[in-house]
Amino acid sequence: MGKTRSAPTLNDVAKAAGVSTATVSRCLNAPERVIEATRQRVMQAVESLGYTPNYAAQVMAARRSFTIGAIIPTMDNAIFARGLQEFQNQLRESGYTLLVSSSAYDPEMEREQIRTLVARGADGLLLIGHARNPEIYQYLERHQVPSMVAWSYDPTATRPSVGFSNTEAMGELAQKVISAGHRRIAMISGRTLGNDRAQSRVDGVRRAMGENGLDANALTLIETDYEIEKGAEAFEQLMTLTPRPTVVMCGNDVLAAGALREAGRLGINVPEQVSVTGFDDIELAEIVSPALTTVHVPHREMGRKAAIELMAMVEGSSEGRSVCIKTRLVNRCSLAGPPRQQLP
Amino acid sequence: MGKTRSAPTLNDVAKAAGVSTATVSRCLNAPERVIEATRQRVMQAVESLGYTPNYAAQVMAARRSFTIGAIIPTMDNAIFARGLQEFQNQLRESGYTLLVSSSAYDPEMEREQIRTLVARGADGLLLIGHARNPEIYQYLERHQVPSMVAWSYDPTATRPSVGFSNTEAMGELAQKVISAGHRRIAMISGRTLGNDRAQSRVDGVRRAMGENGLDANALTLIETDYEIEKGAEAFEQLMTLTPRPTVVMCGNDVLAAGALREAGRLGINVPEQVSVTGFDDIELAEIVSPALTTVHVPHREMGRKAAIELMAMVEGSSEGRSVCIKTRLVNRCSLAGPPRQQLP
DNA sequence: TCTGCTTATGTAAGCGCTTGCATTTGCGAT
DNA sequence: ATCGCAAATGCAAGCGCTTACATAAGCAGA
Repeated sequence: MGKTRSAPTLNDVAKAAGVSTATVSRCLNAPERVIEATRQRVMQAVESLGYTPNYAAQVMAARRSFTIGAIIPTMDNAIFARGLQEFQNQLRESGYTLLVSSSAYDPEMEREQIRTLVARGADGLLLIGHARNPEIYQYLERHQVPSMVAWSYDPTATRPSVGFSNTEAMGELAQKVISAGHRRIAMISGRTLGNDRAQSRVDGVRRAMGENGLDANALTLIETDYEIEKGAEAFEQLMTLTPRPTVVMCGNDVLAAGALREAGRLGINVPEQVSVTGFDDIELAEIVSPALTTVHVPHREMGRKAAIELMAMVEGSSEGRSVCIKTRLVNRCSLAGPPRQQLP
Repeated sequence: MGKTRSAPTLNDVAKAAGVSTATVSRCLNAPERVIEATRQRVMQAVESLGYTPNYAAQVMAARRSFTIGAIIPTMDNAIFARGLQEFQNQLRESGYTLLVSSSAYDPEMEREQIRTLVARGADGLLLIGHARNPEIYQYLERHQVPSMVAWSYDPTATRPSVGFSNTEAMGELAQKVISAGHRRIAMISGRTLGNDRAQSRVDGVRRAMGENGLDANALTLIETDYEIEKGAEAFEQLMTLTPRPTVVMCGNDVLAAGALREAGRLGINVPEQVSVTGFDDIELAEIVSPALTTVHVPHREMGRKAAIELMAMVEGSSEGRSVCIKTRLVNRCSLAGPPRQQLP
């Protein structure tokens, strides 16, 4: 009865339907290019044979996979979740699949993930932040894989990006802090090495201090990992300082949540005794108490725009334009003026 | 200067190293089959060209992907997390990659996910439970993709499985409940339609009742989704019954956690006024209060054994043997005897 | 009925890799 | 030197699909 039983191929379907493989392929990928009668015959053959196209073969022949890769620094907290979710929604609407992996904030790991994703045929890549070994960009160019940077906007970068100016956004918040009367400013930042967003946020605070006649070098700065626990530790450390800072600006909401938790444990009232600020405005910011004064980042908008632009690049209809997203301050309760020098 | 700049292929590397593509391929996949000097030359070429093998081409030519797929009913709670984690660890150790997707307990969706995974070249599949349209198994056979069932053990099934007897495990717990003196037994089960594990657990309770001279049909049963919220709702409903059940056996710990939460809200003391039991022994079971008396399932062991056996099947060194895992009762605080009829 | 289009379908050349088999090479034993 | 054998390498045939390009089929207008 013929060949050994095995997975049906395009060829089998073609034979069963009495057409060429080209026609079957067209039936599946561009049905409007095939006449009704033929299409029905083919579809029936597909059905009765239980045919499923071989993905690897498709990718190989078409030289595209309709897959987009994203490498984010962490999946542990919600920082990237919302934006990525929207990114994915947008992609799916256009028939793309998203593959996500996390680099744990490690450049070497990121490099490896990028290679894997490219090897797996990703049509385009979403990367977080600009800071990256140029060799990587060469590699991507070589493989003709367009990439888009998000969570950071830098018009001077050669790479397109969708994001916001971390420096300006944090600078604005710092301006507000200073205007409220704070002079002894401390900051808990994420690690700035290889993280341009963290670095820019620190720069933003320093710049605002400078612009207000304060000594930017007087900023007390602790760098640590973006974890609640670490935020708590750093805050505790800051509270031992004399004189004690009157405000602790945090590199993001997660760090701020840790600081707040520790303040509670230490019996330090926020914002009466010390103010705390965050960055990102993730869900957490509203849940903690006191609710965080922070910088709102329109994550969904960013995800959506990144997806649209990246798809355009993949499809060759754009060279890659950068787009700048507006952040805005959100005033909640964790920021007030500095405490009076002495209590009555 | 020759060809257009583009991603280097095996061929490019071969030319650069002055060898054939076969040799380069061997260098990469079976280095011991190539002499030292050649290997060095090739590796250098690989390095300097920044070569990354094309995954789709590899899969296609080798007719295998070193990828294993797993379709689990849900990722929302921790039920499958631990087992799957260990499954993945074991796979990775042997060079396999795991692709996971979730079917939301929907058979149709599961079917689709299976096809996708197979199309993507999965060498083998991990499935949860036996209940499944036979057409799916035919499809897998046709595509020569071995599959392994986990979270359920059924020696009579034609498919290999790694798991435990849900009926026996739950039966044992029910026996204990009955021995403690309970007669009015209620159960909150997951939906049994298309879920053999849920069904078996119900069967287990019924069987134990029968064996103890109780009327198995007298079991008060509510079927609902495996969500904390649903467990709470069901529990509330059960508490309105007269006479009220003296024990509520839950299909899993998640449901039980919901029941416990609702008991707290209703001011019903567990286990003084009503007993509650769980199933699975996930982290949650220890955290809730009172801590759950439940059935401990050695998830990690199951994940590990499933991985080992499935890999053996993929590599053709096994026909697929079933393995039975032993569960055990864990006594914590949520189960006691029925309350005295009247209080003093 | 014939021409000249447009549209549907077929032909066949790859895509980048792996691998069975053929060939060459290296080397110890004769 | 010569032979024989094992080890190293090369050759080339696909893997299952997509897609230019070629060809056949319709069909409207003359």
